Amino acid sequence: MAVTLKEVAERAGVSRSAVSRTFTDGASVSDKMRRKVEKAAKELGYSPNALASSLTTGRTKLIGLVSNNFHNPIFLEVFDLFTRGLQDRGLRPLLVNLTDETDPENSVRMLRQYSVDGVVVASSTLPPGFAKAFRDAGVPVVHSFGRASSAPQVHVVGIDNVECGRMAARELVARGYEHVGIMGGPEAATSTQDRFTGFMSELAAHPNVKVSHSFAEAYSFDAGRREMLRLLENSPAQAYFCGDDVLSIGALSAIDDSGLSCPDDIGLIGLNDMEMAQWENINLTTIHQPIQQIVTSSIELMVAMLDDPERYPETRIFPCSIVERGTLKAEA
Amino acid sequence: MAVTLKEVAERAGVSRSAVSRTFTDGASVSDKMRRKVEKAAKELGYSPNALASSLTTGRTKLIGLVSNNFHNPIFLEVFDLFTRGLQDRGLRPLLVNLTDETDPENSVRMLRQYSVDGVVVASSTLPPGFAKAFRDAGVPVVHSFGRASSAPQVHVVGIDNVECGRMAARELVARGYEHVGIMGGPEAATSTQDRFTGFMSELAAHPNVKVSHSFAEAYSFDAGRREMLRLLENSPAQAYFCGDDVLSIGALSAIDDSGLSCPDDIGLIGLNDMEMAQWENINLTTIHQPIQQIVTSSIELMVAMLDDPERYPETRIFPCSIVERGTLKAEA
DNA sequence: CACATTTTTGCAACCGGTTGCAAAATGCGT
DNA sequence: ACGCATTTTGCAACCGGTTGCAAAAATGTG
Repeated sequence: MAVTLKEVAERAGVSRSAVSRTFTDGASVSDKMRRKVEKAAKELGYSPNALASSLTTGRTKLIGLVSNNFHNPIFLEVFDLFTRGLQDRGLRPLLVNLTDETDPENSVRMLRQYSVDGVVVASSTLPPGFAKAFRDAGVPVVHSFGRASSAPQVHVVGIDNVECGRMAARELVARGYEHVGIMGGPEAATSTQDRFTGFMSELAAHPNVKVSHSFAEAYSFDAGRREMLRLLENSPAQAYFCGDDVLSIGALSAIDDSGLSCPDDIGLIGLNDMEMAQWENINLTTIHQPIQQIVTSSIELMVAMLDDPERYPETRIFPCSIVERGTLKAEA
Repeated sequence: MAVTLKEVAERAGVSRSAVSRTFTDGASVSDKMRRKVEKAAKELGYSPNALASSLTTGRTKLIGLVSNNFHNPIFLEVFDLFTRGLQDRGLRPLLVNLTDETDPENSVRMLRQYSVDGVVVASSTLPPGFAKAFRDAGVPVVHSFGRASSAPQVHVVGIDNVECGRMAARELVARGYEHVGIMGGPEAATSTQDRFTGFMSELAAHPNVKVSHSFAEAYSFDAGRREMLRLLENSPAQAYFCGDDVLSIGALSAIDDSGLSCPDDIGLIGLNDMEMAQWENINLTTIHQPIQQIVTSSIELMVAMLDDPERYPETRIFPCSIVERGTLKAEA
């Protein structure tokens, strides 16, 4: 069905190499030759088979885009940015859905079978070892939204979740809350653990502020709502740092339904600054995560690694900032 | 770097064909041979190069997953279902982001360069001609969430948007509203056009009910909010059928902010039944679109086409149903 | 115009697999 | 043990490209 190099060569009356060369830039071809070949190619509707050429060049321009976050709306934006960013650089995202996968082995094998040039792991919940499995298989890896580390085994691009925890704690203290809580995401997620650590460490410096903590079962509306309903049952804190915006919105709904009001009765601060957080009927105070920069930087790093696979692993952390909206009481 | 067939063959002391055969099922290999080969393969950590084999077999197991809906949360679920469904069948989604692309040509060429076995166009806004461009290039294609047609040029799986429009109209009439409106999505989208057609045609049978219509600029919260604010400025209808749930939620926020209440002052009915629609602080009455079935059926159809590329184009329409929540007044 | 230098071109081998075909090995019946 | 049918195996060509090398053509120099 498809037109091949050979057919174009025959039609143009030249060698196969000549055709190949007109389609690889940097190769030596005379103008006359190029015109002849391009004419024949156009007439036949030829375009080179990327996979066949990958066999000899060793590059497929395929990038594995691996994630397990298919339920957090913020990741739709992440996918949007990644796919467009990769496309713009002539790279093709091969999407791998890791939901329910705990073992990297299968995906590693599969992505190697397809000779991907690199892998982007886009997940805030997968352990660092997951990304490392790809590196050990000899594939350039960038872990986006991964856990920051001072001695990274693979490239990591993201935010400092510990610092975010601290920032949230500082903000609640500054607002004059005297009993605060963290309602974390799933306890197994690295992002949850780090935010928790930061939150608690900051509050250790404020012994006069009472702290409580609990964890929701998932980064989801329902989990946030359920957990907040449970918390409201006996002596809740005055304000909560929620694991992320989706959880916050669930919590908000629980608060509303309990006849309480936010921020009058209970304050909330989220994390991510997803689009919905600014919707007028939500209006969530939250910590902004610079998604666009993280994605852009991840792609840059990936491109750099394609040139130099031995590049030394690097951690790139982007600062977050608080976006004040309507779910915390005014400064004390 | 990667281990090749040849190395395994040498190590096992057999021919290259023998190795190839142990990794292609249905091939004739003795048990003794298979064991020898598998041992050598395991020792070397060999796994076959899917792209090299595609050269001779003509199948890559790559499926282009093409969409331009990267801003509607419902599509995160669509991507989740597609990627998992394809993976489960040993197929690999190559994601193509068509945002801002109006011409199918580039994507067609790119997907042919990668020899995809098939293409799924997942979009409710792309015109039928887009999917047809892939078919014309000789690639099996399924248009999911596409426009239903009695004489389809390509396989279409989705819902009957005209009927959804009628259904919404019937519901509003049954509830006793005497002035109703449709606040459609972007006018250029086929789904908008069809829903509009259905809505108006049903109301033509009810001359005593006053109808008005308008269109939002996008399927987004902001567009819905803006449009509703505009509508509220002078004599709005008593109830609106909104182009989709995201628009509805935007409209809801506009209504709240205007000091009006839903459903007491203005009724709303959406379309999609996205997860958020059931959140307690939204609680949107809407038309449920059976996404899971659409995706499953699309994948089935795709798999069937891989076996028989000449399969006659087919339209598969799944019924929608109204999910009653809290944004319409009780039945008259 | 002859000669040296540079550019362009084609040949042939190769990338990592698959597969038709014929030869070798095995199984079966007696 | 034999002949015959059936499996199993290896050879070699092929899939659709790329690329090192040397020959051919074009260009420059005196």
